[in-house]
Amino acid sequence: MPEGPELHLASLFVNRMCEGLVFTGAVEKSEVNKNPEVPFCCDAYVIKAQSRGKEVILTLTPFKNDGDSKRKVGKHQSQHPMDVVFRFGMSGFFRFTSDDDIPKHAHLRFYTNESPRRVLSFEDTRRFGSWQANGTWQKDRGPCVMFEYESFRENVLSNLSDKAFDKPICETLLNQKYFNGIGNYLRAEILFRLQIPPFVKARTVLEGIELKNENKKEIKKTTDTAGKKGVTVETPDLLSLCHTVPLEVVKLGENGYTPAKAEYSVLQAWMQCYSVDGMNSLSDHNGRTIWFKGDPGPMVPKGAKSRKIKWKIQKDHDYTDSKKAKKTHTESIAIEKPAKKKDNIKVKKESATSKAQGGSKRQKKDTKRVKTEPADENTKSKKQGKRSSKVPPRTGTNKIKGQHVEEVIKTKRNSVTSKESATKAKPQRRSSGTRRGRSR
DNA sequence: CGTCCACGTCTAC
DNA sequence: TAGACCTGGACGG
Repeated sequence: MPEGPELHLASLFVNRMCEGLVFTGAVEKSEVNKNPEVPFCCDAYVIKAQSRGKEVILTLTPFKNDGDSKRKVGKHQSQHPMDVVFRFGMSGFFRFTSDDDIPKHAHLRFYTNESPRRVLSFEDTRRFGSWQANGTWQKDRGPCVMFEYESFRENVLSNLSDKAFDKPICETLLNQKYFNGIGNYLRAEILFRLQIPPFVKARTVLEGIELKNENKKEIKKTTDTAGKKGVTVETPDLLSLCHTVPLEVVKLGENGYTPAKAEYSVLQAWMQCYSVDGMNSLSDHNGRTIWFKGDPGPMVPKGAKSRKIKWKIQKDHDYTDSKKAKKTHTESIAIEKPAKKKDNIKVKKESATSKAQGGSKRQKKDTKRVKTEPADENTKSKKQGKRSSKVPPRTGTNKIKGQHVEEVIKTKRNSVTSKESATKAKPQRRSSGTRRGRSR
């Protein structure tokens, strides 16, 4: 889940879980992970987190016992605070567990000084994540779209001559030099809100914004604590949505959505476009799937189209009937030269007429298979067998659909159980989103 | 069992 | 602009 909102939620999680706790000893790294060791060791230290775009910094600060300076300065005791910067890759997140419950892919671990000690772990299944001790916010990453909005906006609008804006808007949105925090699902959701074709040149889209906003005020934060209908906001532009849309996800988190707890279903229920049945999708020039509705725009990668809308129905909690025969749906969408100007473009989904011409171009995959496998050693003797991918039948509450979601979210705003439950979220795909435009 | 796909960078022809 | 880097879930045969 790691896009800007998840990174921020991760920092909130760390601060909440570690508040008042004292950590001790060395920071442990798993053997398999190739990231550098974190040379920090201290009898007593505290942990604080902060985020910026798609990075999180953990600050480890030696804790001095007030009153008498009882703390003996050990051999290699760290005396000064250390910042460790994290990037989450495709699967990183923080988790706080008991010592006996350290997850399989916990690659960096911080231990509390409690009796049965507990552990803050950086978990990262795919190991694309990275960290750097004594690190700083990565140079070349722009201001955070969520919490440095003014400078983010300035950074984009004052650099439109950069060739980064020669690309299709959907690709430029992933450029962290200008859109620090935006990732694959956010770009789809943002463009969808304004119905901007993903393959329109970025500069074209942004130049318009610059003009329109010359004298306008920014969008007011919707600070709706009671869901008022106030919302008297002028039409948001693309840059303001790069700010507000991620903040909507942060809000989901404040109301219960916890990336680390696999409550991905809440996020999925929020998504209006990304991976949603009925939407179109194509591979961009970098091989990343862009989801959108309607016209793809003129700069579509030639040759390869790509489509494939598949949706899985939740397996568990079924209605026993086996009529859910329709499992996967794959439809081809022929991109018929959108260069036709506006001609017709009926939106409402292409009719998948003839198949795409030739184009058997093998799409770039995630890589080849290299037969090697160090396999994460289970640091520490792990007893627990697998949790079985079985998902407890659930008491039907997990419907999550339409406004029911609103209730679920509101309802579970209370505690956040420190124990990490082992139940995995069931994969699920909305069968039909029939509820659009329920804006707040 | 094999193929495809995944919320992201990195760096090397 | 291709790979590389990884694990694992869904799906197809």
